[in-house]
Amino acid sequence: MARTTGSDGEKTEAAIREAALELIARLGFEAMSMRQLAGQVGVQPAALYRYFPTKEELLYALMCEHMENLIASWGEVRPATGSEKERPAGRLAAFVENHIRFHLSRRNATHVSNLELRSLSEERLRHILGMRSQYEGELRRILADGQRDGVFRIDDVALTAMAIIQMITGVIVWFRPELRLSEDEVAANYHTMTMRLVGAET
Amino acid sequence: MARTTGSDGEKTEAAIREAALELIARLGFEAMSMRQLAGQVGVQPAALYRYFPTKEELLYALMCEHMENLIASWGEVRPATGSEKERPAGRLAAFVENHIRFHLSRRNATHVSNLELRSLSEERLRHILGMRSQYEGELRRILADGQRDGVFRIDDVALTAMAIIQMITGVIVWFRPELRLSEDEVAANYHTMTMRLVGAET
DNA sequence: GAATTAATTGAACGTTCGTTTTATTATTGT
DNA sequence: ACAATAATAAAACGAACGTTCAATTAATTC
Repeated sequence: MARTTGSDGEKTEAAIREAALELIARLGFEAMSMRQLAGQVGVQPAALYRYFPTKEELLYALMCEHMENLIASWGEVRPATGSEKERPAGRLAAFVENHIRFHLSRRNATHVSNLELRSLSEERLRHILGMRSQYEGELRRILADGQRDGVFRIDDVALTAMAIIQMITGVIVWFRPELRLSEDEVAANYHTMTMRLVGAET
Repeated sequence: MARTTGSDGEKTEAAIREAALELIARLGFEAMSMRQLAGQVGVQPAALYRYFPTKEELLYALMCEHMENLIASWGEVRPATGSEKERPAGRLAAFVENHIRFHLSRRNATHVSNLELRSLSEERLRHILGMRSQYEGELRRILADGQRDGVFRIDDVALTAMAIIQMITGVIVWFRPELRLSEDEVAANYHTMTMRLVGAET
């Protein structure tokens, strides 16, 4: 056999990406074999190499897409200049809410992007970390502005930013959709904790 | 050649454990080969199997030791009943400080225990998660007591416990000894943030 | 409808993996 | 000194790995 009826490059690539996210999130990148991945997609191993030249490039592509989506997501909800919500407290609230919703809706991709950085070559790692730093810079800016305006009580902006990022990203470690708390409740709860953490008046 | 001069089982096992922690933390468990590990220890691959029957049992042993150490460490610093520090705020302070110092002094083991759970069999995973849950239960208890006494303002004890754990464990992700902040400063900073997070009066 | 291109199969390549087996030497106990 | 045991080396096992290559068929273009 060779080309199969109804086969379509775009659909196949999307199927590979989705299956890879699921398998890497569950088994880990090194533990997932290209044969397993092909099996999940319903294709022969060799077919994968039409879309991604190496296993590592596949991982890199997944991470790039995730980070680009994350940055774009924040770009869309970031409060407009001049709006009431432009002040630090409003921006921080928007940042936390977007972060939690984004990550809860992409658990697999988040696990991959957070846990498999070790499998990237030095150059690709730098690129991903650069995007991550850009995203975290948005939070640092918010914290610094709030500190300057006297609405936040923060000892160390960089340290606080890392603490908040760790805290709000950690939601995907324990949150299960079938649990007692809804996504809305979780987001509200993290928002409250974040505001207290930075000493904002409620 | 066979047995080498000065060879000693206890020393060899300790060397294997230490080298394994370093390699797994850097490369990941699946990416580390037994040959690499043997090379790092300065021994032939077959010698490893005198101490650990399989690669997975080695990982399991490392994780068990780490979790047991963590629980024992808290057991030693936990404020005695009847002391001034027995009240929730004092206990929480002790918990956070111990947690941060413990993890900063065992970065490799912490990375292994947090990132490689996927490589454990179901039964062993259950055991490790049981110990982790026991440890986290100590924090939940502190939070619940503080909530009951009205000294903490907490919406959801379980969620808050997870948020705090994620936040204070996350320190090992970014902290580097050569950075501008000392271990003491970092611990103090996290303590302040935690107290604000739970709405404790300062 | 023929030529071209896109998508995939099936088989294979060389390498590396975790692990086992057997032999050999150092150390310990008597 | 000699037996018993502990610690290791050396070599090998089959299996699985990422990847490549040639062949084959479906879809598209002209």
